[in-house]
Amino acid sequence: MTLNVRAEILLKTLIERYIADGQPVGSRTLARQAGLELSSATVRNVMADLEEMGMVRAPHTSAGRVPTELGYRVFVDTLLKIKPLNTSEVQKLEHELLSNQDPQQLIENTSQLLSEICKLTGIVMAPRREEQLAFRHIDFVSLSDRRILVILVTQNGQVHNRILQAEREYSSSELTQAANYFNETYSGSSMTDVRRALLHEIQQDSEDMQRIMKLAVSMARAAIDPDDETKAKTDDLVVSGESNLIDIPELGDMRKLRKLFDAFTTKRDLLQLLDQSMRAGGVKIFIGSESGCEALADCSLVTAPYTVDGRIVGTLGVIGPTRMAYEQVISMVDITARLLSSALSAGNRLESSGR
Amino acid sequence: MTLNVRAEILLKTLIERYIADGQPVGSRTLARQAGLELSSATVRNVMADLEEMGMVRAPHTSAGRVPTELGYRVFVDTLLKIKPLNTSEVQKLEHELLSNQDPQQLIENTSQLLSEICKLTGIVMAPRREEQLAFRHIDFVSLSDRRILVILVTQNGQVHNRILQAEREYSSSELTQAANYFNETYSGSSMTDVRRALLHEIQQDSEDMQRIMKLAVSMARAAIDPDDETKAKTDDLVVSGESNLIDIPELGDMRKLRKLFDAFTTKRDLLQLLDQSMRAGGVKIFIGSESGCEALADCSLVTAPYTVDGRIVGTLGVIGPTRMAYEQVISMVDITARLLSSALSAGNRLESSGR
DNA sequence: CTTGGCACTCTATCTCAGAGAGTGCTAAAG
DNA sequence: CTTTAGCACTCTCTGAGATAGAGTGCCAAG
Repeated sequence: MTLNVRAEILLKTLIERYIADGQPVGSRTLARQAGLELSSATVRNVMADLEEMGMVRAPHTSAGRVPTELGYRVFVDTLLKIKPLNTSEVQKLEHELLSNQDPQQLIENTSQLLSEICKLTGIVMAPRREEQLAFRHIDFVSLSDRRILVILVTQNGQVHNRILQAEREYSSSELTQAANYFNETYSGSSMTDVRRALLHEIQQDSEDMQRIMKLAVSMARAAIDPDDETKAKTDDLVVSGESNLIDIPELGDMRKLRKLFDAFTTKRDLLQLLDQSMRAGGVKIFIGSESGCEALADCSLVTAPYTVDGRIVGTLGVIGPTRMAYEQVISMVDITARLLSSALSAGNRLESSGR
Repeated sequence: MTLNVRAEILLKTLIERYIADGQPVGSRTLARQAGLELSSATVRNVMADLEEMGMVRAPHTSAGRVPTELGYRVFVDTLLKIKPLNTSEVQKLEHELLSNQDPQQLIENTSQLLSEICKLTGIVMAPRREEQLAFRHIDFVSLSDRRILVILVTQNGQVHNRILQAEREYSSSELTQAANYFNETYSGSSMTDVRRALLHEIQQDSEDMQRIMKLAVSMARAAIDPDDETKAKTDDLVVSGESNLIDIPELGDMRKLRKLFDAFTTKRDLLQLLDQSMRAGGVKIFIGSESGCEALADCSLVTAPYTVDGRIVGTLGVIGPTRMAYEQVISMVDITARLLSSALSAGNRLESSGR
């Protein structure tokens, strides 16, 4: 299944042409376009070979050829040359992402920028593995009755809040005192350490304090543990620019479109995919059924992990039709992941890393 | 333009039939369906009258009649009898909405429930006019450099947070001290009072404190003033179940669908509409072009304001095709608004109010 | 191995005719 | 004056050819 040079050039030309205008490409067009001095008949012979190898197929006898998933695969793996992004767009990106903003806002902006520039759907998975993130600040606010609002801030400035039902009412001074104690004692420690220390303290402290400790522990778990709360699960993924997919002719089928949008709402499958692509460093591409997700049948997903202080903490990417402009999208995703990494890391230094 | 009883019955029957199956209704069908002992010829005469009055129209010469916007208007204003909701659905609603949750979460759940039960798109505008809401708690957390995270909790438990750039670095004890002072002094006062008091204090306090005060003031404005921040504007509206609109045949046109989804993303027009319907108490219905919003051309919007402790603070509603099951949707929106009101009000008592 | 030529296939589009649905009008009946 | 039956008319929808166009596969010659 190795291709000779000519077949490669023709496949590449065919895919580029098909990506550009969405029409099956005939031998005549291809012969002219490819820049090789070949007749259409010769091209037809090559196409027959490519078809046998499963790289292209003909929608019907008298149509031209379109790439198959395998064809795209070969294209992105070996034929495609990354197109550097338009400089002004890079600058826009830098400007938008490297300005001061809180992490949640930053994640949302990133997703939106991805979608706007690619004219597709952008997705960003919020940082995971915050277990290892340091605790910075906690606060308890008494609401009505026994409801206590717990606000927890992690090292990167992300704010989590949740309401807990207490067993008795607490005065605000009690709560303030507890919060101050926490902040003085544990600020800067890692979440896991805080949790461990709390569990230890519970066993020897006064009864009143115990209760608050317990609250804090359960709060810490709720805010941090991704498996503990559905809220955390779905809030972890930001999807933007869904409507960009409506125009796309391949998805013109309402059923497909519906499935896709439902997947955006559910988020479960997407999160799983992104989680999966988090392990591999660098840009990763799922073409059509490769994603294993039915809703993404005619779509491709281009992802890249991003880091905080060198450690991979999340993934971002772009979803579009299988027939998408991979060259631009890949570099877009790549650069965005890097910019987001430096925006999230202390000091805003731009990291360099291979794709 | 007054209708006699027979015309009313026929119009009502026609619209109900059309809502049910989306096909133009012919005189034969209508004569049988209406329960009046009339021939199709008589019905045809009435239809000609209704057409002249602009209540119905025929897509073409030999099709039946479909309602016009005016027809729908008359229908919802005078002909429709509200259908009480399925009891089990009401219970589900009550159960979901009256359980303890923080306001933001509650708003999102409400929107989702609206969309799920109506199988349309649910929208909820987050509480406005929080100027009048009492201040409950503030907190300052120092992030890197001079960035200070300000967390502000309003009386209803809503958490706002924002990052501010300070002129110098503050130690955490300074910040804690400032926060404690704030919370002790102002907790329970109205936002406007807090702001006023702060402005006053600034003029006599020490210089260090001044700076923090200023921060707090600007924070308070940023978190509260709806015109001050774009974030506040767009975060104010929660839209759910957009994908329910994909299946709807009237919106099968990709252009229309695209416009609609873009409107959901932009939110501006929707917010304006909801704001407008906030003034009128009770359920309000915008049919087709009545909304004045191009994207909603073939849609209707059913809204109802909700209250906190008796004061109207926001609006919620449902967006669907003009041909929607108004009876169910109206009562759904009505009951949801009431349930949300009591869920947001202290003590969770169910209020009664006319529609 | 490449190329020109040719028969063949499949789609897309147009037209045409017939069936079906529903109307408007008229004239007669209540 | 209202209602009804009857009838001609209009419009859409569907399926059947017919035709043009695009592109292929294969063969035989270069």
